[in-house]
Amino acid sequence: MRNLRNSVQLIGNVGSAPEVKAFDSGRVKATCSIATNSSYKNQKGEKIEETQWHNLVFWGKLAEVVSEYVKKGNEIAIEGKLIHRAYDGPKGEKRYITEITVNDMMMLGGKKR
Amino acid sequence: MRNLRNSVQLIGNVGSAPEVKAFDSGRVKATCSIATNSSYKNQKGEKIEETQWHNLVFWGKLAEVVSEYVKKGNEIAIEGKLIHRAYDGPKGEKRYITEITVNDMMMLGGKKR
Amino acid sequence: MRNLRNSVQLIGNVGSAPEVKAFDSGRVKATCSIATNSSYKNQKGEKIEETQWHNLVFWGKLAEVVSEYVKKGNEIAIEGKLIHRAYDGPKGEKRYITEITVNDMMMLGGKKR
Amino acid sequence: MRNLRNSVQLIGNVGSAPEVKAFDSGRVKATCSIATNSSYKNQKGEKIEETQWHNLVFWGKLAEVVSEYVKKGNEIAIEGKLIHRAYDGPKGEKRYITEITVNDMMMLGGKKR
DNA sequence: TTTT
DNA sequence: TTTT
Repeated sequence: MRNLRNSVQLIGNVGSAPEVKAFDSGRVKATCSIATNSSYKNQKGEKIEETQWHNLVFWGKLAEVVSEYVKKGNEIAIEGKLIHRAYDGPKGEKRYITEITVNDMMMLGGKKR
Repeated sequence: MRNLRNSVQLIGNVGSAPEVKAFDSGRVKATCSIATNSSYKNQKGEKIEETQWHNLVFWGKLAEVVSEYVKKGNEIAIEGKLIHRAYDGPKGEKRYITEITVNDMMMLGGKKR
Repeated sequence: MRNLRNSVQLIGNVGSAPEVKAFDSGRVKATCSIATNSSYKNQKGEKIEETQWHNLVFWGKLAEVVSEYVKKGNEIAIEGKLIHRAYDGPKGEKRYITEITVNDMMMLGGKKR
Repeated sequence: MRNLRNSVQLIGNVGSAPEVKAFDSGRVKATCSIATNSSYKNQKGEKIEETQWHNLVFWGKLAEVVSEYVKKGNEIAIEGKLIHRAYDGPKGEKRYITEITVNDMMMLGGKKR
């Protein structure tokens, strides 16, 4: 039932080469960020460009695909789950991060890319 | 084109009464948080309950509907846009928040609730 | 990759009790239709109610859940894949049907229903 | 509320040049079909390619964009509403068609296409 | 801070 | 054939 309760879809460009980490358990994790661009007109009629950066996390088979094929600048589409979590910073303070655990990924634009 | 590039759908329960703010411009903003619940079995076979809390922001007509009808505990479905933004904390430090600007909202379960 | 290429989400009311069929292979199939209602104002300013009926198909575990819990009139949310297929009518003519093969289903409105 | 009750997302390739029709009222309609491809392994382990063809309908500004930029073979992403309707065939018989009324469209793959 |  |  996960998909219906918490689902995110993004189409955007990858900000840098994915980081890949293999755990002792054999599990593989890949992370990258993706920019989604939109534009709108403000009250003065000026066109405003707005970019949002999102943190993506891929696991298992999908992480392997990402580590092999996804390059900086590629346009991709993803579907995932929105996660907010806390972790301890270097000085012991609480830090918060929002990530999308990706369930599905497509590379867009055909083989040229 | 916004919808296809950045879209979130959530179904969950409202954590507390919405906060409503009317601006001098006449624009109305409502905010609330919603919990999405899921459960999974861990490697030991134990059932783990996991709750994610999300910040929702409603504007205009939708904010008015929310302020009038949405109560603590209600189950709602929303579609919106995932936004990450920075603001200055009380000590001048940068703080970060993730919000969903809601485009569409439905109250679930009929009038009984 | 299926989910990103072809995905439908519906929220609506079940039109009649699901039909369940168990195959010799042990596989279970359940079908039902659901109505999605919307309203809009026409050019004369009259409120027009519009109902769309959709054919849903559930397989396996999900079909069992549907056959046990889903009743006529229930409000459900589904995510699935849009399928168009042809079959032979009683006079040998080609007939066409559109169905949604459901991947995920939620019953809305709590146990009260 | 339309979007949450009835929403379809497709990513696929356009099957032929869009057909465009301008009505006396000034309203513009464009239609095309789009193929979504998926593959799966059957019980014998053979890879099966499956293509679904969907009918898309665009109105107004979006129809104009489609008529100008969308060509046969282009990869596009759309979000829309699933509609089933009846019309009279040439012999007065009832015919049924399923269409997606598109709310949002993106051309994928950059300007190269 | 919700709900089942 | 549903629901509000």
